[in-house]
Amino acid sequence: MKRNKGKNLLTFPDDFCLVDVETTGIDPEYDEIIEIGAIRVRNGVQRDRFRMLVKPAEPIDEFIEQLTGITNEMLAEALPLKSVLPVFRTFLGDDIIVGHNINFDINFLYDGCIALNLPEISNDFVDTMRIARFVIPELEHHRLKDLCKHYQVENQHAHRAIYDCESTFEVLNHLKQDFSSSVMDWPARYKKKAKDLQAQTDIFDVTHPLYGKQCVFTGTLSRMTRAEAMQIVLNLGGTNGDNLSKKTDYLVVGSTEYSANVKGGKTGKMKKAEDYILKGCDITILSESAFYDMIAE
DNA sequence: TCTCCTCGAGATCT
DNA sequence: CTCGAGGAGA
Repeated sequence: MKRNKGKNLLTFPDDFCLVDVETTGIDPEYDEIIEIGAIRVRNGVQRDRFRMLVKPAEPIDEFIEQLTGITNEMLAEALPLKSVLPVFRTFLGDDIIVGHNINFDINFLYDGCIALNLPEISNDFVDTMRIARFVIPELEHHRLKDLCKHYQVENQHAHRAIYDCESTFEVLNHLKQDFSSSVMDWPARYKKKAKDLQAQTDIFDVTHPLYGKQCVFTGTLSRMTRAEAMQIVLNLGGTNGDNLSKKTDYLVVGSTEYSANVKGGKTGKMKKAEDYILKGCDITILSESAFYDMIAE
């Protein structure tokens, strides 16, 4: 049976819920949840937490006891999943879910919700492992413990759900910092297209040089992502195009150093712009810094 | 240039 | 699961 899960996002959300589950093994088909931990975050700040042990149908084996520090003795007093999961499902709501290799956890929770007739978990989610592979590709491994070591995040109680949530939160903040302070950007296929964005205001300065003008970007910007730049243009009353056309007013040229196909040369959009200009179209090619000057005020 | 495929390789979760 | 490579077809 196919799971109808939410989208796997490549973003750093401000509001989300960190989630981690401990289980009796790695197969959702045969293994059971023994602990759920979650931390609700609002505007980047921890607000609420959920942590409950779950009594499984079968006793857990010694390996899992060793790994997690959760013992059969502790679980003897715990409530079964049918009592715990409804509470967790309410706690989670429709938050974006954040976790490390979070598909693992979602699969267990998703199946549990279906079995117990709870609202399906179709929440969008953010996987810190996937993000880490982009942000720090030089690391040989991207397990949670490797990331904790890399960022010097303490995880004394690794493999207890709530503490793994804590570590993941710290790691996420470091990844966000590294990502935004570098010149890298998500792979092209995840970049926002012009049509995916809209202005966040309806008050515009009609005298602004970008007002009513169409901008197209080429290359990698150093100070912001392309989506952020497009957003600024929209908020100034301008429009964006994914590709160059006769209606384009400005072509903003970022660095081509990191794009494998052109490597310092002219991009297709640049050649096309020069072509149009020769044919008499009124297109202005802007350097990255000229663009920043333009949006500065 | 762009999008949509298929394929195999490799990694992580308990 | 996700990624990159490589091909097909605009």
